[in-house]
Amino acid sequence: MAAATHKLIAHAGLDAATMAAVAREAGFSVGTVQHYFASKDELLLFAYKRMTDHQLARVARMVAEGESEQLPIRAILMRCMPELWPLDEIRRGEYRVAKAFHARALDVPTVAEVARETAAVVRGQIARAVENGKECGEVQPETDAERAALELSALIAGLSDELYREPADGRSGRALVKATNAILEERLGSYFPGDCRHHER
Amino acid sequence: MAAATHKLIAHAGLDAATMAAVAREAGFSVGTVQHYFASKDELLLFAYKRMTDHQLARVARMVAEGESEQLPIRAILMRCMPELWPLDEIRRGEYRVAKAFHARALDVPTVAEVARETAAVVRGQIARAVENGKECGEVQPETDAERAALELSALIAGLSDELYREPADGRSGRALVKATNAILEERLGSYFPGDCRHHER
DNA sequence: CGAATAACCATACGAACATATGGCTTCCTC
DNA sequence: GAGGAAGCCATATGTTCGTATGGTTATTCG
Repeated sequence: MAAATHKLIAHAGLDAATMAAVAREAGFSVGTVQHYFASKDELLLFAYKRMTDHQLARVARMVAEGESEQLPIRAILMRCMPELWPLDEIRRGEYRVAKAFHARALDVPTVAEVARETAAVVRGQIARAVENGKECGEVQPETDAERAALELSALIAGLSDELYREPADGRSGRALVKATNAILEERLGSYFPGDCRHHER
Repeated sequence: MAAATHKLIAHAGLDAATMAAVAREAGFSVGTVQHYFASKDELLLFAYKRMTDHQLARVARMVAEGESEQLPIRAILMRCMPELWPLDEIRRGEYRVAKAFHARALDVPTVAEVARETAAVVRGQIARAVENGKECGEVQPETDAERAALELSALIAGLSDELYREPADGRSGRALVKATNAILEERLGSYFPGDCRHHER
């Protein structure tokens, strides 16, 4: 049911995710959906939280992969951060769902809490990466990790909007992807100017 | 009527802006609102465009003021860019309206067009500022103005979200405002490292 | 003047939706 | 094997909303 809800919102917006539509999409009756979710709010919140959990899990998996490959932290971040960008149809769908709920979060505190926490996790992970970078010499010791994380997470979110407007399969879309990658590379370079001590030879 | 629509959306979200509520808030009957707007979509689009026009006009006025004061371009940008941040109740209301319409833009092309154009104007103005900065020596000639504008506009938008979550009157809110200003200052400093030639003595 | 145009209103209509109700099956458990 | 919980469904109910309709008053202009 949560998957059906996600699909409907991604395809036609929050208003399209009526109880009847969700039931039909999931192959159940309206009554059955009601059996599992006491209210529509509950259903929507569950579907939203499910999506953010999936996203964070994907990022965590990519971090783990990068660590097992002994990549420098900067390279790991360079891989992970575009994971939240709307570069293919799946992630464009997630972008649409996320934006729909961000609007809903303005009026529904429970949704705002999920959005707030998701953002906090992302920012926290970046901040931790910067701190780790100090220990291994990639980051200068006087860098403010919280501030760096704030700028980097804001940058990702802001660039997402631009990327969504210009689908990545067009000519100008590909140029935009190159530009956003270059920006991210440059900014990571300014926060991670050094080489990892553990990779020295 | 547009003002009433704005007030309702800012205060309680898009769903609260029903024809009846708008009419009541504006002091008219439903029929009169219908007399001026052929459909609800038209009313909403008009109210949205009105808001973005106001915002862009405010920024343009601040740019003109800065120019008449002969400020360096970097200082003008440092003044203008936080104009779009939700730092007081008026701009928090505009933020809420903008976010509501951003979600709507995902499904309504006419709204998407307004959002797209507004973003393009902001990015274009920043790009022009960077180009001007090259001419007067504030910006290094090899800087890519479009890319700089892309990063700066994304940064503003992304930081808006963080600022909204933490109202500026709290203790942590004030700390966040300081942090965002510092980030903006630093980033403008990296794109505008030089002094304006016209201010040399 | 007089007619057309614009401003304005009250109310009716019909569609869409969330939720409530009551009932039917299936499967476990004591 | 009786009882009850869980899974599932069709339909009723009441609300909300956008829009349509028909009308009244004021203003403009030939």
